[in-house]
Amino acid sequence: MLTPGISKQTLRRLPFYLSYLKSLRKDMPDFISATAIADALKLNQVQVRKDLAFVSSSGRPKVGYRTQDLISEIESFLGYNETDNAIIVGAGRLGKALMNYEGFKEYGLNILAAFDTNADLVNTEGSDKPIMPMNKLRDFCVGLKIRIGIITVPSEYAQDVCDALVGSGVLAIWNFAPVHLRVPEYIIVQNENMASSLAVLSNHLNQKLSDKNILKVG
Amino acid sequence: MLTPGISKQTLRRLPFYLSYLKSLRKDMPDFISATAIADALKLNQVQVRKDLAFVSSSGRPKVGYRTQDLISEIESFLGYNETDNAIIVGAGRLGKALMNYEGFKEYGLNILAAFDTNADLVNTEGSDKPIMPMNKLRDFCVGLKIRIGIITVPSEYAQDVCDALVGSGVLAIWNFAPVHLRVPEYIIVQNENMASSLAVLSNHLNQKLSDKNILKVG
DNA sequence: TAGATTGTTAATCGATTAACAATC
DNA sequence: TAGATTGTTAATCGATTAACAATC
Repeated sequence: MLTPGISKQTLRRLPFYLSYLKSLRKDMPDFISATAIADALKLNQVQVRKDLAFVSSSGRPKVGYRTQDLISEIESFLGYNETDNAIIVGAGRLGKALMNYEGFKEYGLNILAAFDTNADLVNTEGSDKPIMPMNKLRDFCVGLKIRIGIITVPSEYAQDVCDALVGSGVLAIWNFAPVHLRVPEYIIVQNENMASSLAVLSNHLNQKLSDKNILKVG
Repeated sequence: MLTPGISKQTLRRLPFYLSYLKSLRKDMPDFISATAIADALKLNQVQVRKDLAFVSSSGRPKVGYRTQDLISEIESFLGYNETDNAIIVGAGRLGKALMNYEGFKEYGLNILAAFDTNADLVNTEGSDKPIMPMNKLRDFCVGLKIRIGIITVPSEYAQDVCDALVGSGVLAIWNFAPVHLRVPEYIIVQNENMASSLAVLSNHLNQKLSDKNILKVG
């Protein structure tokens, strides 16, 4: 399913490297080593080197990578140059926030419109992207060959929306509802699970706080 | 750092089980087995059984878990009963969306206020949570013993905001900016990295599409 | 040349899965 | 009892890290 040999983990780290490199801006050195990136991002050197080997073969011993080239190579590997059109289903707060988020353009994602059962919703966020009723979803997706659908509806509607997207020719679904979606095997689902992140965060925090209390008591 | 033996992966799956169990609503059976959960969520049986063993010891052979008990046990393990207060820095669209998202209450997260350099921002989203200027951050956090800070500012300001939060006594940071934050070792950082998710999604998609083209050409 | 850095091969670690015994 | 399900012990798998040879 993936480029042979490229792990999901590597794929998740690449945007991090890119973001770091870009953040250097005017301090950007002509050349940068995997070692330097690893130090800055507190990662293992070998890991960074292996990750970079997937996107570039221009690394030179003693020298490293030409910074600008590496940026271009990561961007092109991640497909940030070719734009993918997408639509959002669910024009609530999260949906609107994502729809109007300018940053996605940088990642090659272009959100064309939102859909909602409540057709009266208007995009008030100072953007001209339309919010359309659900019954226009299919024609819109088919007509514009939309491949990516983003789900930001409440959990209880997520499966129905998912089915509708699949029926409209969407191949990849970015799911913000905290539920497991049942899809045909050829459909790609990426879950953006805030509840999970929050679970990790607060467990770590409570662990830390209770450790402290044990120390105080003991 | 974690409860001895509990993996980050397990922690991330627990909210999924919970969400599935709750989604059963009136169809909810009195008893449910790890097997049934695994089937529904397309996970491995042993994995689910091991995960559940962390939060419950009320599973009975041939019978499974009393569904309501299991729900309570997961909720209490994840700390959904005790509320953690939090603040958001960055009252842009994403910040406002998160601030006004009602769903976090269920997860034991209570966002009290947002902070922004632009003190003129008003919370227009039909909620009475205040948006306050950055110079009030420290007193607010110290006074209310805030432990969790959420960062939704543009990348270039994220490190400064992070430093300010750490200086205000915050112990855990939920970071929505796609950058690596440098923090003292005692601070917990959870990155919510949409760029990474998107990278995985579009790589899978492009892989799939190019596989198809190769088939067509060949 | 010497040394920093690359890329690769081997070892380690952790998480998942398989096999199985215990039990209601 | 028989069989479904639990929980545990062992095997497998994949990702990370360590060791090292190649090179500019």
